[in-house]
Formats: sequence, structure tokens, C-alpha cells
Amino acid sequence: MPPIPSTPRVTEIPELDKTGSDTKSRYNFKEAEAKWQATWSDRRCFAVSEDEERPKYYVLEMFPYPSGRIHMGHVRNYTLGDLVARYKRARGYNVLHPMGWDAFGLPAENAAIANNVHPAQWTHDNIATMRAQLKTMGLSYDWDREIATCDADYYRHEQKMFLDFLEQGLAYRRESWVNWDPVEETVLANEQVIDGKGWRSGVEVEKRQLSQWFLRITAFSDELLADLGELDRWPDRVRLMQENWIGRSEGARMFFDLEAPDGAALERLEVYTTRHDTIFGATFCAIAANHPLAIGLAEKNPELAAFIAECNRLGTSEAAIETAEKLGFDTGVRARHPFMPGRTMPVFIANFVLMDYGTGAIFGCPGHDQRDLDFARKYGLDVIPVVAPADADAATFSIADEAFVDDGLMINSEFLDGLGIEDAKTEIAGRLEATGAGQRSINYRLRDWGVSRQRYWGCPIPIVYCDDCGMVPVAAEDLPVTLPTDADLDAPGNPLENHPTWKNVACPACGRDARRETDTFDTFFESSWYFARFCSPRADIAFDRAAVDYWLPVDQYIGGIEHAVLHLLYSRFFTRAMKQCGYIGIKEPFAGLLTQGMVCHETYKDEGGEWLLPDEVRRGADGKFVHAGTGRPATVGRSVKMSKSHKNVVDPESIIDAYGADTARLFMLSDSPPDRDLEWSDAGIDGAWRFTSRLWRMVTQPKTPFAADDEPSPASLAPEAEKANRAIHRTVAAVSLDLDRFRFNKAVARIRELVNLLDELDGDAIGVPWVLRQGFETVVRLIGPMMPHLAEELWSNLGHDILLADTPWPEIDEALLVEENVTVAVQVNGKLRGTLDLPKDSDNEAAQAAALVLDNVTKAVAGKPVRKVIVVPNRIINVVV
RNA sequence: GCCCAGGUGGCGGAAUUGGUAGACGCGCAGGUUUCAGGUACCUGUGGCCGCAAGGUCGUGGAAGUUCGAGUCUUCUCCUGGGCACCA
Repeated sequence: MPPIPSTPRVTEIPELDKTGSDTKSRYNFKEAEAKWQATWSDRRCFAVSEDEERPKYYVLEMFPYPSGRIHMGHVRNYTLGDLVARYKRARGYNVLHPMGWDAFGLPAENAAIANNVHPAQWTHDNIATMRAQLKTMGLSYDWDREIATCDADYYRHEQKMFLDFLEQGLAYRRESWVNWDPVEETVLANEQVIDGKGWRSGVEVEKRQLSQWFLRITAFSDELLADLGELDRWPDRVRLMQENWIGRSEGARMFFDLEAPDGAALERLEVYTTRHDTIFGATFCAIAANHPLAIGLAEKNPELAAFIAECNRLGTSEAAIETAEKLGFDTGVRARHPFMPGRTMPVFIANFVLMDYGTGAIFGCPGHDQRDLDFARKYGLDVIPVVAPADADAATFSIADEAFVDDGLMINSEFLDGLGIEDAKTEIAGRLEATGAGQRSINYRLRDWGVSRQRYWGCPIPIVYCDDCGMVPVAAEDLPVTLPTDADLDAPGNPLENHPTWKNVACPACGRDARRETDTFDTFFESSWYFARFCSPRADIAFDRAAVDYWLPVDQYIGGIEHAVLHLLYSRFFTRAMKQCGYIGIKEPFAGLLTQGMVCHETYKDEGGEWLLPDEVRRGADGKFVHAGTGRPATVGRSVKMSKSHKNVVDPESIIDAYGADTARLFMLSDSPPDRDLEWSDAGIDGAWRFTSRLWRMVTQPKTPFAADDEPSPASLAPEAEKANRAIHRTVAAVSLDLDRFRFNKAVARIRELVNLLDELDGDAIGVPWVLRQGFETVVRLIGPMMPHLAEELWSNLGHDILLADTPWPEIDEALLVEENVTVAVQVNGKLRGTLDLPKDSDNEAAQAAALVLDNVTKAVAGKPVRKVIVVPNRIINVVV
């Protein structure tokens, strides 16, 4: 067995001589995998076109960012996709299975700065490396359809789409907040902000307002929410996450009149709440730090301005804001209660109120919201309970450390007293609307999608700014707007903005000097429509309508759970926007979704606490881990997602080199269900290799020779042959069902069971050689989608001229699936006391009688009267005493 | 902090969806073949008691529903993913 360089070993073992005398009895995967990859490629097996005669099936794996080399997550993702693609092909579908590159992005710019290489060069080099790596996996892609999003031939179409969106009112420009690094003079991604500081500059990040492009995803809020119900082949949890992300809530907007301490006139304050029933428990109002009222008050109040500046240091990420200590600043302004003319309450600026949600202002009801309660306790504000449990005494009910958020009856609320929460909401909403002090309102958490990035390596936004004409779209015939190749990425600021000439352009409308938009698109832009481009990747327009109409939607989309919300929601929005602009006819891009788990591995550290690669660690003679180089002790940490930062990575290339692609693929499919995390282990890959060589040996060097290819089925079979024959058909049925339901690990287990059973079948009983041929041909066909090279090799070895890739899935003889006998469990008081082998669908009374006379049953019953016997036919008999 | 998952032998996992817990694989132990083993094959393998037959406990923890709970309900602990400029 080949060595594996990254494997910790108990002892050092010399490398086996692969060309030695036992070559004949070993599977030479290197030769076989290269041979079959060449064959598939030469015969253009996986090139497809529209074919109205056959049902179509579009399998798509999330395309990779070309980061340099493929990692195990890719191997898992593409193994899953290839299994589905090959399986559906075998089942007669016309399968579209393309691959491409999500090629714009930040890492290319970072690499450019770090290694002085142009982002385009870096990206194309990486693509070449990764394409070659993927090809060694034997994936059934139609490589003719390969696309890279950084090619102008790709992004020119999205520039056109953007202009169409603009015309439809789906794109617009407004001010919005960003993380600003004052040293680099650039906007930072949330991941580039570490502890509130820029990752490279180390200086404190500021929130700053920039004019940015937005896509109006909120125009589809309701539709995106409602149509989740139709996505019945999506995981529930993803639909739930999207539902929560969209965050539809029914509440009310209401106005509070304001009183400034200096008597100045102030506009009334509009708040949004979903708990308008608790209005009589309101004891303060709070507004966002960037609320217009806050900004206005700050002009005359330096202390308040300082507090706002403090809030702005928090960064823009919701996690940062939510986990920060809740702080408030009393503005001195008082808000008048809308239903109690005499009552006023303080208006705070609070760092947990978000300008982007609702109206950027809330009223606080400490009795019935934990965050409000914490805030009230901190700033010494009143707590008035207005909802009490139905069985509580309204007069004495009070709130201590915990807000009461459950259902109950209204108290201390004048005309609402005694009502339930829902009735109180209705009553309040009615009164608000009657007096003009507010109205019912549906609110969404979902915000419009900001697509402007102040970066070089992205798609240019095709807009020109003219002093006379204002904002002017680039004319369609002038597309694409391409990137300059000579931008300076090392200087602070936006590279396109800094470029000496690129932005200077004649106004498309009046011809006078004007300036290009120097922002580029968010890279989610490209990945929001690539699935459709694959239908006609070389078309002159974005999509050949006949092609997208034939292939879309994607029947099965496969990728990481980390994309559950953003990428998938943006793609759903984009599809609707493209439909509105007449590009395509569908609104949901992905009919089926499979979200795979991560590939994890143990972590290792040396004595100094530095991370170690698995390669750098081995097991000493005492079983403890040591540094392979120094022999110093190493510690093993728990298993986490493989990542460069934890150094717990295993390089797929070395695995494929040592074990072959099929063995790596088998391991990816065995054991763990696709949607769960997978634990990489050296023992696991060894086990997969053992199966590979064992199956190869069993087929190429059978103990009992198989019947000839064309031998007709015998008139009768010996009992063991009959039993095996039934098992073959049962396995085909079960594996098919497992594959349909993405239970790939179970499918592998069942195939192994069948192989074990066939291994035990030998001798010269009637039908044995015939069943062995049926059995192994079936096994080879069943593993075809999982281990395509080995399967192709064995299929050829079994005497077939037609490629397995062109061979249909095995047929089932339904008659052989019918069981004659079943094993029924017998319990006494729910505890297993024995089993009975009974003819299937036996009479209940007979089964019960047989159960009651079992030795262990009579012993357990011990003469006590039988109170009841529960018989579940073909399953269980429970005797209750 | 908010949202979403997941906790089953030494390990990855299976359990016909409320009906025999531990399929299949890994690991481990004993054996056979072999000059040799990181090979191949055979046997065993959840804990505890027992020579055995068998008994008993057992699905993160606590309670509940049920003839019967890994599966349903409530509470609780732990681990992971996402949180809008990483992709």
C-alpha cells in the first residue's frame, strides 16, 4: 500500500516498491485513473447540449474562489456533486454539470500587495493549478462550459444587467455607513477589523458615510419570504435561517411629541415597535447614534457628540454591536406619552439601536423586554409592569431581574386593562390610526444590498458622473467597462480612484469631460447569476433564452452551509430581478439544495503553543505525539474545520497521489452523512483504500470463476445462490433510495454488505457462478458514481465494450424484493425477551400465541396474569403483565 | 447578544421515522498465512455481573407522555455555523 506523507505513524516504514513482483495482484490506480480520465475526455462523454427527448437534470456545485490550491472542502463538495451527476446520468437524464471560477475578490489584491504579482496573473495561475487538480479527481464536468467571472466576457453581461436593474428602479445610490481605515484610506471588510482596529494599519477604525450603490432586494421581501414555502427540496434549517433573516414583523409606528430642554422646536419622534400593547409600560425612548435627531442635538452638545463618536467606533457588524456593553446617553429631550398627556420620558441615544432597522428609534418597556430592563436598571429608569400572568395579582405583580415576556393580561394600562396581548395590540393600533398618532406597520429586518466596493479586483460599475448631466449610465455599445491593468495597489485609497487616467471619460450624454464610477461590485454580484450563464457560456448576450429555458432551474445545488443566507438569498433575488428585466422566465434558481458539512481534523501544537501541521507530528513509541523533526512533545487539540490558521490541513493532492482519487472520493462519502461535518482521519482513508484493493482483487482474481458474460440465467438456483440473488436486488433498491435521499454513507455501507455477502459465496452449487457475475456487475455499477475509475476498470475487465459511464443503472426484479419471513421482537413490559421468525403477515393471534410460549417470555411473565398483548404486525409483540 | 444546527461504544456513524440501540467502517484483542508486515484471511469486541445460559445498566443531563422513547414534550449543559464588505 502506498505511503502517505502526512500521516503520523508509530514507526517509520520503508516505502513499498510499487513495481515489485506483486504488481499483478495490486490495483495500479495511477495508470487506471489516467487512462479513464483520458478516455472520458477523448470521447467527450460529459459534453451536453439541449435535448428535448430526454429529461434534463442540472447539477451544480458552488464554484470555488481560486485561492491557490484545492482543499478538502472542495474535494468533498465536488465528490458529492459528481456522485449526483453520474447517478442521474445513469438513470437516463440529460445532465448538465459545469464548473467555473468565482474569480474576483479581496485575496487577489492582498496577494498582489504581498507578492508583487498582478491580481489577474495570480488569479489565472491559481485557476490553472486548481483546474489541473480537479481533473485528477475524475469529475464528470462539461469543461467546454468553464467560465471565470474576472473575464470581461463574463462581467460585461452583469454590467448590462445592472443598467437594466437601474432602469427598473432595482438599483439606486444613497449614503451608507462603512468601516473606514484612516491610514489606508480604504473601507475595511468586517473580517479586516480586528478588535476595532484595521488589520494592517492597526489604527482604530471609524464608521464613515459614503455614497454607495444598492440593489433593491427589499422590493421582493414578501415574495422571497412567501416562496420559501415552495422550496421543498431545501433543508428546513436553511429556509428557517432565510425566514429569520428577512425578519418580517407586524407592529406599529407611532409618534412621540418631543420637548427640548431649551424649549427649541423639535420634530416628533417616530418609533417602530412590535409590542405596542406595552405602550403604558414605556419609560424611555432610545434612538440610534446616527439618527437625524441625535446628529442635530450633537451640533450643540460636545459631550453628546463624543458619545456618538464612541458609538461609531463600534464598527458596522451586528455581532460587534450586539455583544458590546449596552450604553446610553440621556439627550435631555423628553418625549410625551401618546396616550398619557401628563407623562414624559427621557430620550436616550443608545448604541444598540440600529438606524437600519425600523425607524432607528424605539420606546423602551423595561417590564417586558430583557434588554430594556437591563438598560433601565443601569440608568435608574422606572419599571412599570403592564402584562401579568393570568393567575397573578395585578396589584402586587412586579418585575425583578427578569422581564416578563410571556402571554398574559394587561394591567396598569388604563383602557387596555384585562385584555390579552393581541387584543391590546389591536386596540392600540385602532386608536393610533384614529388619532393620527401612528399606524399599523409591517417591517422587515432585510436591508437593501449594498454592492459598492472601493476595490480594484472587481467588476467596474458602468456609471459616469458628469457635472452637467449628473449620473449617466455607460451606453450599452460601450460595454464592457474593463479594469486598467496598471493600477497601483500599494498606495492608500481606492486604486481606480487613484489611477491617473482611467476614470477620465467623455460623458455618454453630452460628450464633455466626466468621471467614471471608481467603485467595483461586491463579488456576490458575480455569483448571483453564474448558474444561469453556464447554460450558454459562450453566448454573445447574457443568456441564450432557449438554453436557460431548457436547463433552469438548477435541479440540485450543492455547497457549504455557510452560504445559507447571503449567497443563496442574493441569487434568489437576482433571479427575480433578471426575470423582471426579461432575461429569464423563472424566479427560483435552485430547486434542490444540499448543504454539506465541513471537513475537520485534529489540531496540534508544539511546546511553545504554536500550531503544527499534521505532517509535522508523529506518534512516538509510547503513543504520545511528538514533533516529527525535533522529537519534542506535541499536544493534540480537538478537531475543528480544516484551516490555514489552525494548520490542521491535509493536502488533497498528496492524498490523491498516495491513494488515488477513487479512494479519496470513497472516504468522502463513507461514514459521515453529507450535511454533517466530516472528520478526516488517516485510519479512515486507509480503510477506504483497503476496500478499493479488495474489490479490485475480488473481481480480477475471483475465488470462484464467474459465469460467462452471455450465460443465460439458470432455471433454478441453489438456496445460497437464491439468497444472494435476492440480496443483490434488495441492495440495488436500497442504494437507489439512499442516493435519491442523499444518504450516501448508508449507500456505501449497503454496498459493502453486499460485497461481504458475495465474498462468502463460492463453490459449485447451481447458479453460484451466475449469481457471482450478476453480483459483481451490480456492485461495479453501484459504485460507478462514487469511484468512477475503479468501476470503469472493473467493468472493462468484466468484458464490457461500452463504457460504464454510458451504461444505465441496474434494473430491479421487484419479485425478488418480497420477503417471506420476518423476525419479530418479543417484549415483556417493553423489555426484549426474545425474537420469533414468522411468515410475513402472520395472523396476530398465532403470533401472540407463539410469543407467549417462548422460554424467556414465560420466565419473565413468571405466572403473573397477562393484562394486555400489543401486536404490531411484522414488527413487535409486547406482553404487558 | 440574536438566529440555526448537532451531542448515540475507544472513534466515524446506523436505527425501516414511536417498535430488537450500536448496521457498515475504523480501532483494538486473539489466531492463520508470510523471511517479513503498514499485507491478506478467520474469530471476538458497548459497560458491569457470570464458566455459560443469561441478567443488568446504557443514546450529554433532569423531568414527563406511552404497553414501548435515541426518536415526542418541557427545562438544562456543552460544541459548531451565520450575523449583511471573507467567499
